[in-house]
Amino acid sequence: MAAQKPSIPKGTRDFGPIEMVRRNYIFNTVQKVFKKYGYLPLETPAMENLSTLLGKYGEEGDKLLFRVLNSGNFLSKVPDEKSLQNAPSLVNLITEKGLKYDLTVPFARYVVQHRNDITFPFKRYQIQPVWRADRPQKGRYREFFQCDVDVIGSKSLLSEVELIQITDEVFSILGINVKIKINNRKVLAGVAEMMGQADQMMKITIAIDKIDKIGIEKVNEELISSGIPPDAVDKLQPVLTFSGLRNEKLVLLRGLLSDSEIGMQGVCELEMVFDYLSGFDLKSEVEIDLSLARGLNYYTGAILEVEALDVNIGSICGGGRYDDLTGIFGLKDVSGVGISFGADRIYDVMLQSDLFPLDLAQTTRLMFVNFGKEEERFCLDVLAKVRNAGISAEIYPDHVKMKKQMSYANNKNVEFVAMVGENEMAEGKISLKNMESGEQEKLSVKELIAKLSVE
RNA sequence: GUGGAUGUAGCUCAGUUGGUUAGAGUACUGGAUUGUGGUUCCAGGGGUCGCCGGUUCAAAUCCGGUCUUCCACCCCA
Repeated sequence: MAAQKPSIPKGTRDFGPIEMVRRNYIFNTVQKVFKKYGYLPLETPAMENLSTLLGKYGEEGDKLLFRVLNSGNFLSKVPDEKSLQNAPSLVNLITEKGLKYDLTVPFARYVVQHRNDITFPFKRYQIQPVWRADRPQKGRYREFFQCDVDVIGSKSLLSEVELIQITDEVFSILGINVKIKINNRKVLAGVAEMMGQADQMMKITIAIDKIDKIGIEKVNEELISSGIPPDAVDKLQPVLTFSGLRNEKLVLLRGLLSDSEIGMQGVCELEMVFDYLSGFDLKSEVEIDLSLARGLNYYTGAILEVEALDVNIGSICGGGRYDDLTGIFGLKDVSGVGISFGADRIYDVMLQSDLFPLDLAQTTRLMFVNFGKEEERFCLDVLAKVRNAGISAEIYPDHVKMKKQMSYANNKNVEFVAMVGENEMAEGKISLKNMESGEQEKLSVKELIAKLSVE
């Protein structure tokens, strides 16, 4: 039988030791910050029922769900031959589970399902993989990790402010230069209302979003050709040329949206968030960006997105407020807000900008060369003492050529190599070699531990 | 889902208008060096040329299909 070529599914990746060490550095960093702000961990299953997932991410999102084929005789629910010809409806008959698409919707499901055990406001973080049947490309994978922080059960804008602080703190620890972009769905709704096109909010937002790419004129053309009346498009122009300092923007918006109740509400929210933020010393720039739309259609208030300034990879973090996500599952009037850090893109950014600390690569600090059975016994005893002193150490498991043992230590970035042969055993000492400088000295066990403990 | 590129040794890549037994660097193994790695020198193993089919006396090379990876759009982390 011919050996099959080993492979993994499209858009998925293996993470080797170096990658894992680096990924864990990211996970540990965000986790530490999340904890510091009072968030608690949560995990939900890889699979959810499709009824939980469908309809929450818009039409596009539904298409990108990975569906899990029913077990057993999955065709038993298919009524007749004819149904087999219609793929879209067939798929609903033979699948009832799907891989989770994000962490927020399963979180909302969890909150509703366990509402009696939860004290609100509920602050949780969640670091897990999610799956999307997207076509992979740069910074886009079919399996990727999100690090979510959400607070649910409070309408306070303090939560938005806290999330911005968290974001700022995480990226400043990681050393990534970012711009935090903020917008508000209510402002966008107000803009649509001001144009007299309240029901076309999404269409208008998407068009505004393209302004950097295709320019103001094309945006206008696109709007008119999609059925927005020209006079309404005229009213949009001040929004399209929107620029200036934060306060100027807010004044401008105030004037523009004065007739829209919901719009004014959005502006007030933005102002309050900035008012709170003015008391903090943030490292990152926080900017109002009206072109920020965000596709997930459950957002209702503030929306946030973080862009890396030094690497072009799309957003590395995003989120917002959702007023009624739990309502779909039967728990009304519970507002939540959260953000999601895209671990994989953060990894890519840090790799490109060379931001990972160098000492991450190090594992074993001390390796004992194996000289044979008797020496092994002697070393094992020392090894235990060294390990108990909190120093990560190992012994080469086989008595093979020294050259091989030394290259093993070299490739593994081991800091020191201990050599114990007949002479050393007789003296009760250990020859310690510094792999970087090449220096060598004879030490007692006590001196050895002392030397390695200082550094 | 739409459009464009790509695939040769574990990895990075050469390979002429189709023409002997498909190469290099690196990694690996052994030796120079039986108690010293990262430098050097020598030798060695390792390839269904992504897969299937077609054209041809002859295909890594030309044609068709298919898959993979990458890039852009869409969308997003």
